[in-house]
Amino acid sequence: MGRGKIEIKLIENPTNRQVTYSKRRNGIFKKAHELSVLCDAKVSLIMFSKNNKMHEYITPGLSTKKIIDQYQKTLGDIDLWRSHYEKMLENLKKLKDINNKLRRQIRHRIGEGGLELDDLSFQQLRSLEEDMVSSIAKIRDRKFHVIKTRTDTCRKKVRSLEQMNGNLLLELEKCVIHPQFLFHDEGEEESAVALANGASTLYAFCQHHSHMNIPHHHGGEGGFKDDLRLA
Amino acid sequence: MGRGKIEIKLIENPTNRQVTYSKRRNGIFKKAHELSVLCDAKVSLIMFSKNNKMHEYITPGLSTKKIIDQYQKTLGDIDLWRSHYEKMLENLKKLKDINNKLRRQIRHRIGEGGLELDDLSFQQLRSLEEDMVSSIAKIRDRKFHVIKTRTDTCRKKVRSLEQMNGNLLLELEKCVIHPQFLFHDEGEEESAVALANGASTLYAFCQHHSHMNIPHHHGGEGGFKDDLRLA
DNA sequence: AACTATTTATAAGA
DNA sequence: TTCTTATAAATAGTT
Repeated sequence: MGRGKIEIKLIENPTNRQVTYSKRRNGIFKKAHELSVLCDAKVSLIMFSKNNKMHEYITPGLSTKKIIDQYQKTLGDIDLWRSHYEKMLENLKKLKDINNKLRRQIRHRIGEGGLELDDLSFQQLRSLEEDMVSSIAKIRDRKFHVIKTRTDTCRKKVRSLEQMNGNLLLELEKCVIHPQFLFHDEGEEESAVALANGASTLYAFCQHHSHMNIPHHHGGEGGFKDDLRLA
Repeated sequence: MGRGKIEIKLIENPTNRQVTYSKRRNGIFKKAHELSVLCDAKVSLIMFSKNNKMHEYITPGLSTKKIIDQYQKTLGDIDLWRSHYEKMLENLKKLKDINNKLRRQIRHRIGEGGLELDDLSFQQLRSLEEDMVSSIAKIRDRKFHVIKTRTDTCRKKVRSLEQMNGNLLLELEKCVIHPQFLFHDEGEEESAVALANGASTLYAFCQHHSHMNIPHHHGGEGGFKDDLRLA
């Protein structure tokens, strides 16, 4: 902005340079001040000319020392935050590594694709096989234990139901052979109601267990497998 | 500089203020950079917006720390220079005070104007008078000493001149009565030249002393008095 | 330091 | 935030 356009590069002529320095210095100081006022900003502007003459602008009501203090505090805070951030990045990397190792192990055990097993030596494969065999043994043990427990529980239920059934049949026979005893007195009436309630309670019990205690295998395990592959 | 002219005062609308802050901040940074390049200046520009967001510009190749160090060194130097300057000012003040006291003393002793003596009590005036009387006595002693010395010197000179005169007269008589002795030999010739030289030397000696040893009282002392009053 | 033809910055609007 | 554009402001070259 002037009579001619100038390139932004060192002005070789020292006189010209000094004149331009003075003019532009004033320009910048003016703009710094305007910014201070217009936007209520804190501005510190320090400059040294080529011959080390110092000039400074500072927002009125402040001292350069205050600005410098705030500057250093801000930098300190940034450093603290950065070091915290960097620690988190490190942790993240470690966790990812562990994750990858775990995923590979799982793929090996699944025996998924030839590609996954190609990394392993014969020895590794043998030891993997052994591991898996002993794992399978453990799993079978557990399976038999679960089945046994469930079977026992079931047997107990059957036995108790058979007994209840027997009782009900006995009561029923009494009613058919001696109908005159029906609604004999208040005591008998209450007894009948009690039996009816017992039956419905038993039914509800069975419904409840069929819903909650029999595992559903297709949904949950499939989802888990997918998660591992995508993580 | 824009679609309209704006007053340089706080922009109340926060959005507007923020926009202006951004735009002008960039403007100043650009100008700071241009100054760095055009004039090979070292520039540090730190600013905090109203909500304490920090932004800084620093001449490429420098660090803000370096600029701050140079700034503080420069300030330190200024402080050193200032303390030196302030010591000089103090000295100057002391000397002026002493000067004033001396000038007053001198005025009292001169007895200049009724105004100057009005500050003094009767006792002070009596003691001043005594001082001056004893000073006058000393001055008189000195004066008599000087006069005596000068008189003695003068007498010696007169005696020596009278003797010389006598000698010259004797020589002259010899010439007039026995002209045949004139230029008798080389020895006599040299002697005459020696006598002539002696006379001119004496003349020069008297001239010299009349210029240097007789004080001129109107110029020098008057000048001194004036200086004291004006200082 | 003052002047002024130009360039540059930017306020307002989108 | 970014772009546009009319206008204000800065300044390069000159006196």
